[in-house]
Amino acid sequence: MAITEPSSATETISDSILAAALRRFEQYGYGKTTMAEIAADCDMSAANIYRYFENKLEIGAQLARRCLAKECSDLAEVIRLPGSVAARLEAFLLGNFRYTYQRWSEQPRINELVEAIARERTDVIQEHLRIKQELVTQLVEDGNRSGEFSVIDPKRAAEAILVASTVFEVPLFMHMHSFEKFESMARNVADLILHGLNARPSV
Amino acid sequence: MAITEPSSATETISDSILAAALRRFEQYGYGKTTMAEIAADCDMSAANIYRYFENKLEIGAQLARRCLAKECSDLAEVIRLPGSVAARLEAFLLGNFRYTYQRWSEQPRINELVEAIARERTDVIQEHLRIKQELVTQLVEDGNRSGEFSVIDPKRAAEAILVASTVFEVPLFMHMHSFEKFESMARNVADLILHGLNARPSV
DNA sequence: ATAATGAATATTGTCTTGATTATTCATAAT
DNA sequence: ATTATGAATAATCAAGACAATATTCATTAT
Repeated sequence: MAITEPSSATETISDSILAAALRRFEQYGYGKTTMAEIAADCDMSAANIYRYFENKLEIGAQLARRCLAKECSDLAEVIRLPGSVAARLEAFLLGNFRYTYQRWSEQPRINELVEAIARERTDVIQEHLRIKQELVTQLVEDGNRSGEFSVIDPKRAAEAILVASTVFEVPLFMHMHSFEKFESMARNVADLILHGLNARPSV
Repeated sequence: MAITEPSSATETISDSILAAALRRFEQYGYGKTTMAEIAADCDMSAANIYRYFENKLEIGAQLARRCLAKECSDLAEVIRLPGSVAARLEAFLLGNFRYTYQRWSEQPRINELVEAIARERTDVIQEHLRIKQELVTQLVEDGNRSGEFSVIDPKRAAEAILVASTVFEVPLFMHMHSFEKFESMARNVADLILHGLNARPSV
């Protein structure tokens, strides 16, 4: 019994498979949903899915990619908001953390999916980090242009910033502190990154 | 058949149990060694061990504590070496990483032990982090005194520094990069922490 | 040709059961 | 009293059997 609406002319079959898979993954989790169920939701046989996707993991990977891409585009908006570059970098770090925390606490199924993919499809995560790093690089270059920063090697700095943000990006750590504690830590790390240890009170 | 030397007058029974356990854990791993084996190495019954330790996990916890304490005391030496405070902070961060990497790559059994304890005895790790944070706090205060730094809240800064060092402290991440790559990342993070984004060439 | 399927095969997960091991305790040795 | 033990119990682990599921493929439908 199909759950999907009759596919509109523009919706490709791959898309309807992805949509069905996402609904299942969200509700029952990646591990618990079967190819047969996804297929049934699309009124097709399980075998037919393999004409559109290499395997189940690939379906998961594509959905995880979408999810992570959404995060990146949201963060890209955040860093375009008005304000000093410093403020935007802090907003980026906070936003980055909030995404991790909320996915962990409010979307456990999606989080499970992303973690499963992270384990078996390193490339997806690496690509995601690469894009984040590009965002930070741009931000640092902005800061150089505006005179707020004077960073010699923005790419290297961006990499270091992301490395220093690891706790805020890995769901595994989310159980260690409360949301508020993490937020405060993220603010402190942002401050450290911005001013280094030569900081004066930023008022 | 006892493996231990006849215990010297000063060696307490608890110590000989810990020593025997350590030998076993190093060679066969925490999971694979049995209380009976440890007991046999000490010429006693398994039951008797429980007169000295609450359970197997507690033995593991005490050994892990020793191991982590050694790390901290080594790091404490590192930050007492001659040189600028900045250089000593970088040395701390590099040493901190090297400890993690080497335990992971060269002492897999010990690493297994520490990870098992980390999972079930959070307190041991938290205490370890607390001590590390004290070390960093002292270093930052040194920097304030010498005029190299001007940090308003050294404790907060030290916490942020450790948070930013998470990748270098968690064995889980060690497979992601080569030793050299990690070292270079640690140097960059140290640089970021020291100078912030307002850095001028440090030469 | 292209799309799709049912049946066959391979992989993975679950459950059961016996065995190993951790832990306790009543008792003995010092 | 203190130290230690063997035997009893409880918890955990590992091997195997079985079932569920992923994946392939020969064949059919369009």
